[in-house]
Amino acid sequence: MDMVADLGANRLYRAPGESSHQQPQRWFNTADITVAHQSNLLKQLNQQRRQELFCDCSVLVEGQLFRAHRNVLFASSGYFRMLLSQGPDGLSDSVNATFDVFSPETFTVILDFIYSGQLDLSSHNVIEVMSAASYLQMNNVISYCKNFIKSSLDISVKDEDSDRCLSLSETCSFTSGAGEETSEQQQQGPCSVSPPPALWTRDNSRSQSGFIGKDLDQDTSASAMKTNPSSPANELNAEAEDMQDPQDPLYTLPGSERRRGKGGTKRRAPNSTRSNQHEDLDIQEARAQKAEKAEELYATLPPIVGVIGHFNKDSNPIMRFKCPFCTHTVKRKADLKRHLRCHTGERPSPCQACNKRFTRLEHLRSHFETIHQARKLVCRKCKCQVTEETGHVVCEGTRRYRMCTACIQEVGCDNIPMDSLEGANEEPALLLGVDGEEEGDTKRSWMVTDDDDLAEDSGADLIIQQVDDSDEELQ
DNA sequence: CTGGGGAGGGGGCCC
DNA sequence: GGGGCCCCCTCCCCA
Repeated sequence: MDMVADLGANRLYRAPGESSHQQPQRWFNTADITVAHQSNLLKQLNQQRRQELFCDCSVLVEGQLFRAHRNVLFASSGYFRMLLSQGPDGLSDSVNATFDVFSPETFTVILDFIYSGQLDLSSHNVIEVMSAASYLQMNNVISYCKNFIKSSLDISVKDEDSDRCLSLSETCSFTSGAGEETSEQQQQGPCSVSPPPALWTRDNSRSQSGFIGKDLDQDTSASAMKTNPSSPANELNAEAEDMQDPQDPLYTLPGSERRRGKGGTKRRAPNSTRSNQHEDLDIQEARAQKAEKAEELYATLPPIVGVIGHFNKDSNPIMRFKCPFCTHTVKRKADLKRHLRCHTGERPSPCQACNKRFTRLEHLRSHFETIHQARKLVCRKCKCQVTEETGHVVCEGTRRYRMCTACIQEVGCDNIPMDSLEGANEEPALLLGVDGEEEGDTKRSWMVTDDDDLAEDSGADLIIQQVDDSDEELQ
């Protein structure tokens, strides 16, 4: 039987005028036929998997056994590719893998995708599927999950409450799906995490499940997130950065402020026109909706965020909480919640002096004390220690810092508006009225502060406070 | 181009 | 669980 010519319904056609007796034979290989062939091949492989025919690989996910073909896994997942190529010689041996970082249901979705090109995503499983795909280094799945999340968060798109099933047959067929990742991509991401070798065993010797330990935690997640620009987390950040409203400080993502440069952020004048007020309302509305969507995202976090970490002295497993967006694990749920902000872009702590938002209250406090309160008792110019007697607070827009008397005289007293040092602790909320001041201005705009106003508002507590955005929007 | 310093962000951990 | 502190890292600006 001619295996090439006869593949079920997908036949290759001879060129016109060529009989079967003519040699050599030429075959028409149209795109349609190619696609049909690939589709059929995938179908055949899937059928073989379901019938456990020629399966040479066992994957154990939380106790549930999955049988698959090594070559298919190799072609579909960077994780499997790395491990299968890492392993010692002995291709005849059966290969086992054990996972405890995602559920059997999630792996079912992944495996079905590998063998069918159908990614069964829903709002309930997308996070965990993406997390698993990140772990398994399946760029295409991560990409689809991101798009799914993005579309779910996109306020311009009408809500699609019903779960969606992405048909990806055209993009994740055997050729594009498996071969989608170039060798370069494999090296660069999306997940630079090296698979824990201890996880893999051969000859049915099952590995320990406690592989998400300190090493993985610290060595991979942090470094991968911070140094690999194409790591899943960074991709997500980049994605979210695209999603964010440039005028929406709530969703300003980590580092984006700095990437724009100090003078890159133009604040809108507080004396906005009526149209600006409409814009403000729109922005607030959009922000509220985004916050709502973020809440929904939080709500859809998979329940399985607790994973077994390393073992303590008594060989008892220590639970850790895994970030659904990256490989980072933390000891406490609260820390995970804090960590998640770097993925969601949520910045619940705004500075009322400069409108800058921060992920944490302590960062806001630090910023406020440094930038707006001149708490540092050092001269900005000569860095010497200053006291209330030897220095003054200098105001530059909403910024305040201290200068020693000598430096002030050197610069020129007339050019610098000064506060008394007592005024340094005053409430700078009134400085919100400063129009268009930019921190990065090369041309300094020295602002004369009104001591009377300073005296009216006192107490930094009015500034440093956690603001509930939902309440803010209602105002 | 390079090094220092400031500002901001994130993780670990204690209270 | 939240707040806060400490530490480290990265980015950016500037001399």
